[in-house]
Amino acid sequence: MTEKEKLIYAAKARVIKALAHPTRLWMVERLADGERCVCEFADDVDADFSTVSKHLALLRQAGIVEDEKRGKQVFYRLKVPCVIKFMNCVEAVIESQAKEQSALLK
Amino acid sequence: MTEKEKLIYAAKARVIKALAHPTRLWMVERLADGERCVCEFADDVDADFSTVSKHLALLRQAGIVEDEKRGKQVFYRLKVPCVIKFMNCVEAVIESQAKEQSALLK
DNA sequence: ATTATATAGGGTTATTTTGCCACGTGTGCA
DNA sequence: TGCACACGTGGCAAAATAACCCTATATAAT
Repeated sequence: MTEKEKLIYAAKARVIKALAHPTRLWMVERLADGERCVCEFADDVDADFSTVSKHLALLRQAGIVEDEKRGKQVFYRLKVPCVIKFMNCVEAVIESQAKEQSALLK
Repeated sequence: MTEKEKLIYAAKARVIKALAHPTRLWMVERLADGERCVCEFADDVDADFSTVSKHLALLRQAGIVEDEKRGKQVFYRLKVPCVIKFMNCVEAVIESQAKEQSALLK
C-alpha cells in the first residue's frame, strides 16, 4: 500500500464508515423515498434529537446527503443515490451467512 | 424504526463496518484480482502481521471473504464479489465532494 | 527430532465513536 | 415583544475499535 493509496483508502473508508451505523443506514434508506426533515427522523428513531442531528451532519460531511433549510425545518436528501444499490449486496452477504449458519445445524 | 428493523440494520451495519477501514478495504479490492495469503498482505501493508490477520478474520466473520488453508499458508478470497461494484459509488461521492471543495475556492 | 515458518488468539493500551445533556441560534407565531 | 419550536454544538462518560506484543498451534524443512 503506497502513501498515495493510504490517502485514497482513508478517504474511501471515511465514506463507508458514515454508512456503517444502524441508525444512519436506516435514515439513508428512508431518504431513497425522498427528502425528510430532522424532526421526522427524530420521531421515528429511538434516540435523542441531538444524536439524530449529529448522525445527519456526519452523513452530510461524508458527502452522502445534502441539506436545505426551509423555514424552521432542515430537510435532508440523498446526494448520491447509488448507495442504495449497495444494500442488495449487503443483504446478499447476510443471506449467504444465514445459509451457512443453518447448514451447520443439520 | 421497529424492533425488527433494529436487528436488520444492526446486521447490515456490521457488514458495512467490516469494509469501513482503509487496510481492510484495500485488501478486499486486492482480492478482486484473486486469492491471496495472509503473508502477501503482511508484506504490502504497513502493519503488524497479527493486525493483518485480525483484519482478515473480521472480514471472514462478516461474511465478505472466505479462507482456505493449504499447507502452511491460509488463502483468502472474495466470497461476495458485488462489494467491488460499490467502490465506483464511493469514488463518485468523493469526486462530488472534491468538486464542491474546489468550487469554494473560486 | 529439532527448527523455522505461517497464522490465530489473548491481553493491554490508545484512539475513536457514540449518545446524552445542557445550551445557543434562528425562525415563525401570538 | 415574548414564546415555542426546530436544529446544531460543546462537553463529557461509556462503549467500541485498533494496533501492538507475546504466546500457542500446525505444518514443512533440515
